[in-house]
Formats: sequence, structure tokens, C-alpha cells
Amino acid sequence: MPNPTSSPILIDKFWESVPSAWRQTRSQIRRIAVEKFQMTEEQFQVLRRIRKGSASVSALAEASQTSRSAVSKAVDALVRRGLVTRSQDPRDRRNVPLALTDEGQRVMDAIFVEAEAWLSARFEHLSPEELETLLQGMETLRKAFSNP
Amino acid sequence: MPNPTSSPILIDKFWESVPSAWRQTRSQIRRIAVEKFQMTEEQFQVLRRIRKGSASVSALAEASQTSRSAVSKAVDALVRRGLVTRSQDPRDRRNVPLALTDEGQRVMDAIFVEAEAWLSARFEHLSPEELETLLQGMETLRKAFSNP
DNA sequence: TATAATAGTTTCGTTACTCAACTATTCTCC
DNA sequence: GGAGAATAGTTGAGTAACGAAACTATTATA
Repeated sequence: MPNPTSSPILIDKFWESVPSAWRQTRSQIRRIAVEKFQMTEEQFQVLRRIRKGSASVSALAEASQTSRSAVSKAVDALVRRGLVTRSQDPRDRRNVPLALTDEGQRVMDAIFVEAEAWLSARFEHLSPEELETLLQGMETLRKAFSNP
Repeated sequence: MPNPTSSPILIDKFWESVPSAWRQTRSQIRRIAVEKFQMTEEQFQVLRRIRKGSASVSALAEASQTSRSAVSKAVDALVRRGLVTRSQDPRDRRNVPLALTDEGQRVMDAIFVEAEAWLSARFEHLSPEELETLLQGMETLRKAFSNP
């Protein structure tokens, strides 16, 4: 059952929190990834997801809610830099399974430590209760925006 | 006091929720604002904030966590389209107070109805408890990312 | 009064996309 | 088995969304 009365407040909170949080984070990832590892934020996201197990252009696009062509280009750059490999699926040759190289793994670990440190700093002055609230809120946000 | 144990999970949830939610929303705003009102998402955000009371380039940049140059360009486009006016502050002529024109107000109302409807649709299959969780989580997110 | 700080703009460049068209493969169903 | 529909991925062209640095104009400060 819809809950119309809460929507305007909720929507306002959404506008006031999500875009700003994301802009700041992306900007920081750019600083780390671009300056230290000559990599764009989009490429970082692709690496991150491959490490988590997503292993095709379509799966990455679906997970990141972006277009296949954007992912394809990011993957291409990563392959050219030797961080990701494309292989073949003998069962369906349309599929192009992706995997991190050792170098890709190493770079990813290094970036992730820095990104995690920065995000942790955002969260470290929150109380345990607030951290719990945030955790649950983000899970609900994910649910609300996961396509059925 | 920092709470290091919860961080990796929290950070993972952040990555899985915020970027995707924001990309979907921005993409939708683009569809509405660009196709129906010939306006970019950035311009929409500027209009939205002016309507809420932010009335200078610097205030807008601060509120949106973006650069003054980006805001300046968006404002310029809105002024050229007759949706926003620049005026003068006789007390400090460096300030350029901004305001919506009647047309700007009208366009903003129209866009907002559509944007709100789309966001509401995302939220409408959540339970009242989940809506509350989400509201509190977003407030905490805002707090975590508001610069001290 | 020098100079520091602030508000805003402009220029130039890069990143982050999107859309449409394309190839290559596999599925479907008659 | 063959014609089309569907799927995976790529490519090209174009635009939106930024950011850094240099600039003007104005006001504060020492």
C-alpha cells in the first residue's frame, strides 16, 4: 500500500542527501584513481565489480545501472592497460568473460584501501546507532532502486 | 569514537546503493527535464535550490557540492531562457542575488510534479517501517557528508 | 594604501555518459 | 533446417557534467 503522506519529506531528504554524497565520493575517487593510478572513476567501478564477481559487460551495466556501451569502453581501457583480461566462453561465444589480472588485483587493492579510508572518515564521527541507521537506510535505498 | 568493525559492510552497502540510485534518478530527471523542458539535470538542480531559497552562485555550489564554475554556467543558461533573474545587492556589489521568474516557477512546478511522481513510484512498494528507515538513513547520510 | 579575500565569470580541457548503428552469435518456432 | 527474433558486445558521434586555472570586480583588513 502506498504511503503518500511521507513522500514529500522523503523526496526532499533524498534530494538533499544522495546527490551531494555521490558527487563528493565520485570527486574523491577521481582524485585517488586518476592522480595515483591514471584511471577514471568509471573504470574504478568496473574493476570493483569484477572483483566482486560480475564478469561480463552486460552484468556490469546492469549492476551499475549504466549503458553497455559505457561499460564496454571502460573495460577496453582496462584491458589495454593490462588490468583486465577478456576470455572466451566455449558454450556461448557471444559471452566475453572478464577477469582481473594480477596487476589489476594489485591496483584494485591499493585503490580500495584509499577509497575505504576516505569513506570511513566520513562515517567515523557517527554514533553506533547512526551507523546502524545508515546501514539499514542504504539497504532500503538499494531495495527501492533495484528493478523488479 | 570510531566504529571500525562496521565500516567494510557499511562501505560495501554504500557502493551498492548510492551510485546506482543516483544514476537512475539522474537519468530519469534527464528524460523529463531534457525532453519536455529542454533543460539539463544540472539546471534542474539549480532551479530546485533557488526555489528552496539558495540565492547565489556560491550558495548553490556549496549546497550541491559542486564547483562555482559549473553552477555559474547553469545559471547563465537559465537566465538566457528567462527562468531566472540576476539582480544587484546594493550593500555588496559582488553579490548577484538570483530569483525565479514566473515562468521559472511554472516550469519548476511542472518538472517537480513529474520527478516527484517518479521517485514516489520507487518508494511506494516500501512498508511504512521501511520508509521510516529510509528517511532516517538519508538524514544520517546527509549528516555524514555535510562538511564540518 | 597595499594586499588579501570574496563573488562571479570565462576558457579550456577531460570525463562520463547516451543513442544509434553495427557485427557476431544463439535461440525460436514454423 | 532456415528465417527471423533476441542477445552480447563494440564502435562512432555527439552531448552533458563536471574541474582547474586564470581572469575581473568589489570589499575587507592590516
